[in-house]
Amino acid sequence: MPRAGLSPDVVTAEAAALADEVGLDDLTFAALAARLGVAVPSLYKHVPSIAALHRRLSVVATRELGEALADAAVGRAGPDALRAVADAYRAYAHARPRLYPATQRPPEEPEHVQVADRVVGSIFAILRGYGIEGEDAVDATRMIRSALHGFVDIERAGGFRLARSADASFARLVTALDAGLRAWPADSAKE
Amino acid sequence: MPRAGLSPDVVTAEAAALADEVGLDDLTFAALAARLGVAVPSLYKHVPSIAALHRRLSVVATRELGEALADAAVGRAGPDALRAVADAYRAYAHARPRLYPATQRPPEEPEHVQVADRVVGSIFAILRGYGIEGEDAVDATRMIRSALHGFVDIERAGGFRLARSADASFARLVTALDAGLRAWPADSAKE
DNA sequence: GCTTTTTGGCTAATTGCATTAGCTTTATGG
DNA sequence: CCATAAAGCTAATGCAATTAGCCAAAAAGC
Repeated sequence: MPRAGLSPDVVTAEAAALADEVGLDDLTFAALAARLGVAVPSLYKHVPSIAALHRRLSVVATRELGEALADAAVGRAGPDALRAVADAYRAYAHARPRLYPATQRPPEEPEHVQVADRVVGSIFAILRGYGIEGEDAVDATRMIRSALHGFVDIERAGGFRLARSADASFARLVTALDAGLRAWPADSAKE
Repeated sequence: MPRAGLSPDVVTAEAAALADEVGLDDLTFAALAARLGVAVPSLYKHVPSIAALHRRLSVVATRELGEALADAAVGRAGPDALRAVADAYRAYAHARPRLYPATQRPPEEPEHVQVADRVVGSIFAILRGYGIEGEDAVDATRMIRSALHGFVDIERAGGFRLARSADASFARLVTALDAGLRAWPADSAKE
């Protein structure tokens, strides 16, 4: 029986492609094995369980998102960077809508932590252009992440049901984020 | 064999309670039947499939969220309403963190559309206090929904990893939303 | 190059879940 | 009270995830 040339990365990449078609919920070892041309139990030589596969997919998706954001931020600062990063965030969710949810799994092992930090880091870096730092920067980063994730998640799920361009709404959201960051109180609120 | 007194609503309520314990992904007919004291196939007399059960759970969760928001908005307007509704939104997600994701399923049948519209309506109503209407109101509603959903979704999933109070971050986010709504351009941007 | 070890295929088997078919009993309606 | 409908049940089916163990291919060592 000649080797099929599989490896954890090969299996994961094919799983990601399959997830793009059927979604993370309907990703099965049976379908994956069929695509790779091996028997189902053979997959366990490369990935210890379906749960482990999902964890690997989260690392892959989060890395891709992080790279997209980092690329978008290159050579940009302040409002320009905000818009570019926001657009890149949404573009990624559009490119892989069924894989995108995997970016939301909390990281556990070092590699996942690293790629997740890169995503947050790209957003955090925008704030330098707004002069926001310290705890304010944490709050502001969380706000940006919330707005971006919230928007693409609802959009991706078909939650925007009114006849109003989502592109337009997104542009307005980014504009409002920009305004909010410009107007961020200079003194840390001690609420 | 005396009747167990089940009905679609009874089954759904028990499923919601079970989902609160194990999450939507690990909700099984086997576990549900055990809790209700019947055999698994008996559940099919009341709910046609596990998928249908998930749809019902979405209606339940969305209704609950809608009621919480409507209650919070009573007797309030403008910034006060915004803060109250935002707090109610997050409180609901905290009360039923494992059921909350069910609120994000796009509605299909009339009842689900109705309860989903109620959620959106409570947010939409806040905007009257800010003098925002028409397409601007759609954009603004989407922004608020994105920020609230995004925040609680990331929080719920453990995505806020830095040692900074999520309560504080949320308060800042609501403050920024308020500022963004106050500063909403009076003229519809034709971007 | 040959031998040994490791790795990666496979089949068979197990467990659990979702669902269907059909029988029996309970509750409801006339 | 009788007939009908509804709601229980068991048995069966198909599928998914996983384990055990065998065999062959590839890698490692001499």
